[in-house]
Amino acid sequence: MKNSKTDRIALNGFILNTIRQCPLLQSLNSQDFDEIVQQSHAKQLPENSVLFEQGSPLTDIYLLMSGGIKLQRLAPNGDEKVIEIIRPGQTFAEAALFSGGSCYPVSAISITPSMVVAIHAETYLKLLTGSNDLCLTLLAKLSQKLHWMVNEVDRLTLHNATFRLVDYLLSHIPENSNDRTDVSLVAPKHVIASRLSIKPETLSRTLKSLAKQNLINLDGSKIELIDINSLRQLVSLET
Amino acid sequence: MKNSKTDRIALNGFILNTIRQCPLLQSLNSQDFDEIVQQSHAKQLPENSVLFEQGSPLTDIYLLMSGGIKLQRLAPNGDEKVIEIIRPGQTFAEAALFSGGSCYPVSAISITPSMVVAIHAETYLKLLTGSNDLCLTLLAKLSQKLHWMVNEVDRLTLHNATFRLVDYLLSHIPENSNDRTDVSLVAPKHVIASRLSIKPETLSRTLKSLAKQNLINLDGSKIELIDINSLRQLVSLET
DNA sequence: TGTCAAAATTGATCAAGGTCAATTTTCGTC
DNA sequence: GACGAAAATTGACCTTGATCAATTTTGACA
Repeated sequence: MKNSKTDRIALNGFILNTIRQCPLLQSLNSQDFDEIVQQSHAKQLPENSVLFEQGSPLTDIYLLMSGGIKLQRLAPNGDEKVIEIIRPGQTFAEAALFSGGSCYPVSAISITPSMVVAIHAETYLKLLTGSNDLCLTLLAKLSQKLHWMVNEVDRLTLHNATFRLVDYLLSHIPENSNDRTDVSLVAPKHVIASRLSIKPETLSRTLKSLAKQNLINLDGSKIELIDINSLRQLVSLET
Repeated sequence: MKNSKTDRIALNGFILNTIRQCPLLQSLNSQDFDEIVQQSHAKQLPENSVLFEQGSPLTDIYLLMSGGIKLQRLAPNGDEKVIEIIRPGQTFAEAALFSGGSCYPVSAISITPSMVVAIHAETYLKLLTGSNDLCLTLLAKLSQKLHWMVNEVDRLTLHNATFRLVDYLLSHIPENSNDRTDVSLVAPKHVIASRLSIKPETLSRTLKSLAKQNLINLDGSKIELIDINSLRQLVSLET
């Protein structure tokens, strides 16, 4: 694990531009935005490095600029479960700003070389207490996330492994697209498996079975969705 | 299903007192509180009546005064899954205030005769946009709820049925209590089963097995936790 | 108190997906 | 391009909890 201090880098113009657009910050006036920027920095992460650990004190909230991050939880017995795979443009850890004595409820680990922007939590909190707009934005964000989690519980309890996999694959293509498309997996298959709460072996078998039905084509970490309509049907009339 | 309009009742002093203490409202100044009260009403629900349905437009958020409410989701195929069982004093639906085009993401159905206070959502939203304190309170609430959901996903994916049941039972007694205690189930067993994402048959068998190990005693909807330390151990070194 | 429907229990069986072990494939590094 | 470690695949087998069907129990209400 590399020492994170060595990776702290200043914010350049491109980064500034990007975070200015970030939903969590765009309602800030320029003075407040400047204050946030003062207290923020970018961070380069090599593959497989720990950004923060479950249970450690929350100091920053993050915006992923490039790469990929998995958020995972540790069971008492050592098992790990990937809760979410963060893609560029997403913010994370903002939901933990309040509760839980301000500790991160998950661990964040890069799955590819990544760059994140760390936003100083305390500063952000201070601005929150002063800006109603900012509060409302964050409220909407959390509300949306909560809704997503309710759906996730649905998927876990009401649907089987095949459903979850197909649903996951379909979430990578536009709602209305009907043509065969390549989906390239953003993480190693065993991470995807954990995200979907199935074992790598089962993921492998399930993919193979879909391929045998001519619904998809397998080519390493690239998966071609052949018969999107049938896939959609599969998840819509799911057992 | 009874016509809900006939059950709309005015807020009396006792109710006013209670909702004044409610976390979601206590940071309001008295003028704003009065405005909310103007737009709120209590509602009596017989057992097994629908308060609101998944997908219907969100008009009110609720505080349960007495009784019990289950929040459940409907799968496309008709299966139902109880997400949460609401107890008196809890508010619900507030997390849906923002996202999802303002539709309820779950259905709410009484499991015993219940009384709820309906708080007019639009009014509350309006006050939210005017009060930073109120926003921060709600933020904390949502953040806490989100944290709870993450734990729920943990339980569903990292732990088996016995764990979830024991964990549920233990959540009904004080953290530090060690003496045998009666836990009385707040809902019919099949509702508890759905809440725990197991089948009624499995719940029955699992309870019996715990009883056979002399960890609990069964007596209808009353369950006596005999050996609390062993139960705690069971969930702490869980598979 | 008797009746009836819903809830709970019990037994028998089954299937999805997990586990374990053995290969094979992939990929980063020299 | 060769090497080695990690990832992925495959096969054999097993466990958990679901399903189906048959009773038994409970509880509301006449």
